[in-house]
Amino acid sequence: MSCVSEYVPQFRARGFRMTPQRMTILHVLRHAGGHLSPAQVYELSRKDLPGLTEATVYRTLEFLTEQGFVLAAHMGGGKIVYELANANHHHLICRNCGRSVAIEHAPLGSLYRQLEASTGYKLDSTHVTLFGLCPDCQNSLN
Amino acid sequence: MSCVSEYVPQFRARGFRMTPQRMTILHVLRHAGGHLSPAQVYELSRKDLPGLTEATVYRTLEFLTEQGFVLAAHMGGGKIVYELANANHHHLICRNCGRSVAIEHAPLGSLYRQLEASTGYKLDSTHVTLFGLCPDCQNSLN
DNA sequence: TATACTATTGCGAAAACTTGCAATAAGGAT
DNA sequence: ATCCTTATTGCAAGTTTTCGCAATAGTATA
Repeated sequence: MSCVSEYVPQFRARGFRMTPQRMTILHVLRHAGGHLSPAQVYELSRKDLPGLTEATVYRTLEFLTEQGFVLAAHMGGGKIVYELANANHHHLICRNCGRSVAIEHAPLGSLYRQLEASTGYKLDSTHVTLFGLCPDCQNSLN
Repeated sequence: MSCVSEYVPQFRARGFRMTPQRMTILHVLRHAGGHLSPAQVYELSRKDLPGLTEATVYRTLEFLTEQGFVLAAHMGGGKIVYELANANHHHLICRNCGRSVAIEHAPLGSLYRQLEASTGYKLDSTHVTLFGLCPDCQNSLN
């Protein structure tokens, strides 16, 4: 669990607190090594922290997402999954089988700069999810 | 309402049916000229079709999205809004005030080609939502 | 170390969304 | 025009997600 103590100063610096609930959820996300649904986060976190509430899981995931520590990826059908924001990377998800590959941020860089220039918006380098068909599914769907 | 009859042959060609519910919802989306939440779609559609059910609204929006007639844009916090997929365009949404600007697909073209080449995925040219801060909010947030 | 401030949690209720199933009705075939 | 097939709907129950509020517990300060 101490492996998530790196977040403590980051929280404090922004006026937020580190709590057992947040530690546990961060810990679960770190060791899952991939996307987790809110229900999965709840299940896994409960093992470490039995008193944990679903409401807190939802609130914590939203909090961590807002603060940029966690990425929310929107799968089809309104389903949302979460994962640790270790790096500046994005995802390409197969809309048929759900398999995903990571995309580096670099290729998006020039697009971002171009859009910032033309719109005046300052873009977050947050997570972007693109959808498509993976090579296997392109074949199997003839 | 006849302004959505263009969809009839497209539905039939894929083995789906045109129903009053789908017509009404498409009609509402067309004349809204922007994002609508499921609740808003329900409210507005109900005026034309009093018997309409919320369940049907959700199912229809998901159906239309899957079929590519409607775009689902994911706002912050798991909120999803829908709009007619008139064109191949994307959105840049201000994470502070929610204001959005449209982005042409063109600037994404080279990125798409590059990713298709490197990943083997065939990308959908579906809707992408990027987040950032609009010029006004950049100032107001000092 | 004790105190005060307030961010965060748990609880319970509400709202939003989904699902199974029987009844309905779109649209191709006769 | 009528019949048949089955996609689609409404209903009602189930599940998931949100919200208000009082109680709890981090953490800065003395």
